[in-house]
Amino acid sequence: MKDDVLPPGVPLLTERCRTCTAAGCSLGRLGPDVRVAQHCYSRGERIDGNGAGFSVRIVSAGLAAASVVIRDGRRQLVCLHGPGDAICPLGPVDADCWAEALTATEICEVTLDTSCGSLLQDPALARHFFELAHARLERLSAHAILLGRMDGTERLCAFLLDMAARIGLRRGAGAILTLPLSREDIADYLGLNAETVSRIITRLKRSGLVRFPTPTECEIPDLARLETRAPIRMLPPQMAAPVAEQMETRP
Amino acid sequence: MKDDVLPPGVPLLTERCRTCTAAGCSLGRLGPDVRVAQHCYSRGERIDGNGAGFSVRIVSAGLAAASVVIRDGRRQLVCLHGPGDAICPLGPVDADCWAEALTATEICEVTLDTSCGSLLQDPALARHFFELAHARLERLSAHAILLGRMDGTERLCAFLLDMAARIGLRRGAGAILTLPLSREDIADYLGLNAETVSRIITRLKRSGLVRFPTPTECEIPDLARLETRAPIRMLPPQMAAPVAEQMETRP
DNA sequence: CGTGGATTTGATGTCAGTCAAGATTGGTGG
DNA sequence: CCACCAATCTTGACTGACATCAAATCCACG
Repeated sequence: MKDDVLPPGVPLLTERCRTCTAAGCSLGRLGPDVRVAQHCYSRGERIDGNGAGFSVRIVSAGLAAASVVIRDGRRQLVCLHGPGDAICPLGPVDADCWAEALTATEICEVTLDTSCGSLLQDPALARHFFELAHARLERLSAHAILLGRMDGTERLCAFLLDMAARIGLRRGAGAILTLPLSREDIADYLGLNAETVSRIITRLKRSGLVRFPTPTECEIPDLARLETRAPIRMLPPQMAAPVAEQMETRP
Repeated sequence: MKDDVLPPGVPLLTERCRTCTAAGCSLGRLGPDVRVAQHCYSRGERIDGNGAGFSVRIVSAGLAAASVVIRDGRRQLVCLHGPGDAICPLGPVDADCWAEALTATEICEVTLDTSCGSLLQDPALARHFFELAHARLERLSAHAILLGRMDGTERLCAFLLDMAARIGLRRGAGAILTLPLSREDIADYLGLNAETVSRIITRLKRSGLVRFPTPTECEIPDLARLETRAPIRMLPPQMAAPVAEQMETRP
């Protein structure tokens, strides 16, 4: 189940984390200088490294976000981290800046004892770190377009499609999903405010593009139709394909 | 002169490129499987790799930007690339997406013959790629805050401070710089439009925070005062220090 | 069944976008 | 050297989208 949402092409560390997790061990040993520990965080909690050595944290369950809060309290969720995603340290923008659990979240922490030492010695791991950083760069770039050039409705449509692709269950031509973010969190991710998010969702409901049995349960009757409202493609090719190809073939 | 603007902590490839450039050779050899070529692009031109192998391009002079244009023509400059910055391929957001020269720009292209092959074999290079990607992540994160949570004036102030830090010349408590971007480019970088940028600049001029002898020549009389108008810190510590510490000590 | 937080809805204001018209600027050729 | 032209930049009037403030409703939970 959880396997479905792992992004393709990022198997190394995530695979190791999941294997370790599945085996139920809380502390594994992957090789010289590399240790894996597992942590759990509840909603709103801040996800920090233990401080010793260079560490990378991978989400194994739940949803986290890179969160920035500037002086006057304005908050921006820079990047969402679902299962399989890496949480990199964000570095020194002069603002409060951390990874934050949006729901109950399980984290695998991979620690390299000597700072970056193993990165130098294990080329495969080094390449993997590069790919993790690069995957996030691509996500962030798409998000910059969203924040800089889309209007509210487009942002919401793009967001819902993205979430559907990540955690949605396919249902005919559409999908259903449970939004793991509050309206406030969605707003802070999309650069809007909570009331505006609510209003836009109401409009999308009225136009029949989505249904919300409860505020967190979202049904998208027709993914392709919703995609026409987003100016960039959010769905992976196999989800965006026409409905006919999605249906199981019958004799 | 150009040395001043090289960001700290990214010496390896950039150093190699600059050495190569300074020596006036257009094609150097850095090691097995690694070649360096030098290219020039004029304003508006698209910067592409040669397609063969895995390549990374480093700006050695001028200014480039990662540019995205979506279906209906809206354009977003995702990230600026000054001297020393790496131009990573941005990857598949479904939109036209490329690196673009904003001024005459000189590029060092580092090509690894076998796709990522050398990355696997040269740990130092691999780590350097990771650091390049990570440095850009940090920049992009700060830019997400700008696009998502700042108003127009704050964006302009943050932008001008950032440019001052990158390409400005220190002048007492302030700085002078030549903006290498048109109003349109600035707007597309900041998620605004050209008229709004112009209006905001006019307001900043009237409030005495900046002076524009010509539309591209910018004088910031007091960096610290301008920084109070930006909600996040844009200047490196040494530039942000109080004026007294900046002045040459006299006996 | 009450309580508190989240969500929705409404009224109103403001900032930035759009469209349109001038003003500068820089480059070209007479 | 100056006139002209095209591109860029500035300014103005108007509009629209989103934020803000406030109140009502919904929902989960004890």
